Amino acid sequence: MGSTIKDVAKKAGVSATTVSLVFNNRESRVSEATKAKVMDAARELNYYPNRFAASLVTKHSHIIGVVSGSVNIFSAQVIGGISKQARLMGYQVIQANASQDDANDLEYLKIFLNQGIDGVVFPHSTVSNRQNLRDGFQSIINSGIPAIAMDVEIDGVVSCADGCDHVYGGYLATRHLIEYGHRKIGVISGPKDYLSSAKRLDGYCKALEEAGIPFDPSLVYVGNYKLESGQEALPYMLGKGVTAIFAFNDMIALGIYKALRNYGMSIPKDISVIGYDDIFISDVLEVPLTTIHIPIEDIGRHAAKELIDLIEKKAPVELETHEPVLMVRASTRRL
Amino acid sequence: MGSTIKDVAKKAGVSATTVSLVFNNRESRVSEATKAKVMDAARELNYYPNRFAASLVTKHSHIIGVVSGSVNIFSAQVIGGISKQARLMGYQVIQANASQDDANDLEYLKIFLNQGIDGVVFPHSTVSNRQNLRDGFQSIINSGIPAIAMDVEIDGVVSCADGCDHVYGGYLATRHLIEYGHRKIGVISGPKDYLSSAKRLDGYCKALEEAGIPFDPSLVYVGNYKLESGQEALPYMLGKGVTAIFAFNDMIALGIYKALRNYGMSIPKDISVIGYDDIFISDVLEVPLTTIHIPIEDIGRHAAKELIDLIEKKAPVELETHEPVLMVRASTRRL
DNA sequence: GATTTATAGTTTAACGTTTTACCAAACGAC
DNA sequence: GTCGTTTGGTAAAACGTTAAACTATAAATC
Repeated sequence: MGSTIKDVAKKAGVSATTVSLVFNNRESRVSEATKAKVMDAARELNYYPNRFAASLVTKHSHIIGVVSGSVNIFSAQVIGGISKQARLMGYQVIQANASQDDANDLEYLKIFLNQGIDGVVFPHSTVSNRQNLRDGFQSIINSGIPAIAMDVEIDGVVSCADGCDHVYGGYLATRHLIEYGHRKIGVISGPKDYLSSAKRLDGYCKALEEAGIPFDPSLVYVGNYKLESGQEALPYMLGKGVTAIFAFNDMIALGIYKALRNYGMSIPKDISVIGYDDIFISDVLEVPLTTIHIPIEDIGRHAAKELIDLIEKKAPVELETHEPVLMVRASTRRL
Repeated sequence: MGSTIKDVAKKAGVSATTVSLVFNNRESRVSEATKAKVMDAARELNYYPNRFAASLVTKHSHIIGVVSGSVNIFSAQVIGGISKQARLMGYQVIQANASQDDANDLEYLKIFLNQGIDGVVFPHSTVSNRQNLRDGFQSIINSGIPAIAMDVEIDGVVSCADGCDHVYGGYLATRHLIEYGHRKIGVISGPKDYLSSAKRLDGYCKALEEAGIPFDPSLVYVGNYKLESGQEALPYMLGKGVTAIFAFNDMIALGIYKALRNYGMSIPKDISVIGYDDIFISDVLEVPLTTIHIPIEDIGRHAAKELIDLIEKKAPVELETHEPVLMVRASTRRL
């Protein structure tokens, strides 16, 4: 049904190449006059370039892949940001939901790639969780296709998109608790190899040091950024006698909320809780969650930009990193 | 880097056509022996068919588009289901995030389509919300590309994927409240033109009738399935003196939770609330939300299947519809 | 005014598939 | 032993772009 480049060429009285030139903004090669003629003809014929034909020769699809592990509120927002930025730069996003269940992900990934994806981004949590995905990631890098992993550094090969100052975020949260008089502050972190976790922990230590409180490693419980982490860690924390808990993300904090009900304890009377991320849920709770707000969508945009720059071999412009901000709500109290 | 069909053909000692035949499962045309030879050669050369070349001639991309309006927990899950089913059937999903802000969506959609998408699904809430998206939807249908709208019926042209018996769901919720002794039951619905809303309301009426309670239209507040609906509707409901509220989705219920705090009232002591959908949040709340559980992901799968059947002109097999189930938690109480 | 150099185009050959039509051999049927 | 028919396979022409190399003017340089 669609008209072809030749139709436009004929109508405009020029060659197909010229039309192509116009549509690819190689305007230096074509005069304003002919450009106008071409555009008019194209509009009249309702012409849009056929991506398949173009891709066939350029070997660029202008499609990037996002390999998502499990979908949650946070990652959904990140992916939203990726999409937006990609679209802005003329790319589409294909999302490969790595299935939770089976082991044929690797094969799937291969096919996925051989469909002509220009690059891949592995959002938070995709890579670290599962060995076969990690393998898949390695094989992608080996195959030479541009790839970005978020929040995890792999072999130093891949730049790690982030764009948010999590050291500062961790510092903010901890300082807040200290200001409220807490000195025994538990931490429930994400996996150790997550940069976000490592950074937040740095910030935590920094705030402690500033206040002259010695760092006690036994107060750090390594979780996995999921609700269950909070539930599991709570008994341990209570055993340690902490008066406040810094959950490294809001999901963990929710887990604490949930688990705490079983102990007949309440927030913030019996224990203060601060989260991280500020997923929308935070202020819907009966006891609105004090947390660190970060621009989740921007983190996705950041990653997309970095990847596309990589694809197009542009010098990756140093992007500004965003400042986290403390949202004091009701889940923390003065001692 | 990639090897071509000709490489494989040469290695296997057959023609390119034969290789193509093998890879497209037109096995009737090729003997088992040659098929094996071809597969071996392909494996050795690590051959994958070039999708662009194929699409160029077949005019099928095996990509479907999902035009998402705003992303929320519910729609994220639906889209997850769409992706899974699509993948199962050999399709990839491209997600077009219609921007919340500007009016150039239509133009974007056009480009999006002219990239060779095989079909489009408009998930819940995409179409109804915004006029220009609705226009875009119309223009897509006019252009003859297979399209499915979820939850909204447009001109009867598009089949409306759903796969869930919402009349029954509405009935279940209402009956539960009636059994608990409530007779003055408020409803906060979604937009009027959503089938899901209409059906749930049918179920509501049915349960009322069964119990001999007259239907009072003034007890129905038309919302928009968002948190704000719940907040806005609460004063109205309180004014009406209802003892229970049936929120047509969990987000609305959350809005009630939030708003109720300002009145110093508590759930379920002062008012019973039942939701719908059972998004994961329901049991994280301090007062776990009684709600109607539905298989959200399956709804997405359902839609994808319907669309792909449409694309491939298969007779759309009548899919089983799923039964909603009542989850009694803590937000409703006996009067 | 001859020579270089921009400027604005064009011609032609890929790119890697699928599809249409055609063919040869083998096989029965009569 | 000639005539359909099935079986397994091939050659060649699309599909709609872009890229490389080339050309014909016009302008600039000396």
